[in-house]
Amino acid sequence: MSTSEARTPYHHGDLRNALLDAGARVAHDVGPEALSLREVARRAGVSHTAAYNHFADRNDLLRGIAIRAFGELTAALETAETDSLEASAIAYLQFATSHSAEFRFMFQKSLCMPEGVFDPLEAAAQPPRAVLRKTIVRLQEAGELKPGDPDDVLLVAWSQIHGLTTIVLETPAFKGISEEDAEHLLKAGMRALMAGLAD
Amino acid sequence: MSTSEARTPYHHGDLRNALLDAGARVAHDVGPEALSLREVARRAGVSHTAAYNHFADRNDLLRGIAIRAFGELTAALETAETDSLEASAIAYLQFATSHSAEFRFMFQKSLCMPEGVFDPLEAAAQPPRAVLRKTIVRLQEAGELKPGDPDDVLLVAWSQIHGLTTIVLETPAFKGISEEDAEHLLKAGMRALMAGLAD
DNA sequence: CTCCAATGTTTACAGTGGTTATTTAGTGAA
DNA sequence: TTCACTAAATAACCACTGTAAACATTGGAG
Repeated sequence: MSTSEARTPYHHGDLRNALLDAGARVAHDVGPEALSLREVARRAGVSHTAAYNHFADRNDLLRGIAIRAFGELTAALETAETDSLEASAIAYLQFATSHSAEFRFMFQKSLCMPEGVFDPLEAAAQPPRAVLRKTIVRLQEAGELKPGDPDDVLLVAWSQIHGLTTIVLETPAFKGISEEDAEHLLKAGMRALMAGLAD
Repeated sequence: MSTSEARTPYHHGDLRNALLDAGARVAHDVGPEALSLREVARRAGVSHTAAYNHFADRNDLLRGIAIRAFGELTAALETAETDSLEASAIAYLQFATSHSAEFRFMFQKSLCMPEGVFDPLEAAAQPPRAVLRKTIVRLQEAGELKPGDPDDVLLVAWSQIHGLTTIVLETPAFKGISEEDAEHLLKAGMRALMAGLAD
C-alpha cells in the first residue's frame, strides 16, 4: 500500500515544516501564550511526542516559528520600495498585523527564550535589519539624510516603526485605532523623524 | 501565644498586596511566562488556594501586577520634568528597565489577557497617557510644537519612546546596547522628532 | 459576648500539558 | 535479506490550574 496514495504515511516526510505551519495557526487561534505543543501536534495529525524528533522542546518550536517569520519579514521589506523609509514602515506594520501571532514570538523574548540561553533569534533578525540599513545608507548618499552612523539612524527609525506597530497591536491605551489611521500616523511620524534627522 | 509577637498570624492582613509583590519578584526571577500561581503563593508563605480569595485566577493576578505598575509608571512620569518630552522619555525607559517583568505584563496582552475579555488594563493605562498628553499640550501652547490634535502627536511621540524601550528590552537585533547609549539615542530621536513636528 | 462573614489551611481530584523512557514501524544501504 | 538508523507511537511521570469540601482563626457587627 505504499503507492502514490500516501494516506498518512508512517513517515510524514516534512513534519518539521508541518509543525511550524500548525504552530502558527494554533498561535493565531488561541494566542501565543496558550499555545501547547500537544495541540500543535494534534493539529498536524501526529502524536505529541513526534514533535520531539524535530524540536528540542516547546520553546524550540516557538523559536522555529519566529525564525521562519523573520525570513518572511525580510521578504516583505525587500518587496516594498527600497528608496523610502515610509514604504518600509508601512510594509513592517502590515506584516505585523497580518502575522500578529508570529510577530509576538519574534519580538517578545519571554515567550520563547528561557533565561541565559544562546539566542538564535539574534542571527535571524539580522537580514531584516540589513534591508532597513541599506535603505538608510542610500538615503544618506542621496542627501536626504545627513551623514552619520547609519546604525544610530537605524535604531531611531526602527524605534518609531516598531513602537507604533506594537502599540497598535498590544497597547491598552490606544484601543480604537483603525488600520487606516495607524498607517497615516506612521507615515506622518516617519516624515517628521526624517525631517528632524535631515538637519 | 497570641501576644504581640505575631509570628505569621493566621490572617495575613494584606495578602493581596503581598501576592502582587511576590508575583513581581517571581516574574523577575523566572520570567513573566514561567510564573506560576503556586510559586507566587509559596513565595508569599501561603497556601496556593489562599490566592483565590483575592484573585479570580492566575491571569487576574497578572493583571493586578500590571495595573499597579501603571500607577508606578504614572508617578515616575510625573516626577520627571513636565516641560520636556525628553525627560519623560528617559523616565519611561528607566522605569521599563528597572521593572522589566512588570513592563511586559503591562504591554504584552497575550501574557495576561485571554481573548475577548473586557480589558481592565485599558483604564489603568489612561493616567500615564494623560501625563504625556499634558506635556504635549503645554509644549504646543509654548510654541515648541505646532498646533494640532495632541492625541496624534502623543501617539507618534509614544511610539518613539515605547519603540526604543521595547527594542532595548526585547529585540534580538540590537543586543549589545548599553543603558548609556540607549538614553543617548532616545534623546536624539526625541529631539529629531520634535524638530520635525515643529514645522 | 455571640455569632457571622471573611480569610486561610489541608486535602483531594479532574484535566491539561511538558518531558522522558521504551517500544514499534518504516527506510535504506550493505 | 539483514541490519542499523530514523521517525513515530505508547505509556508513564510530574507540575500546574482550577475547583471543591471540611476545618481553623480572626475581627467585627449586632
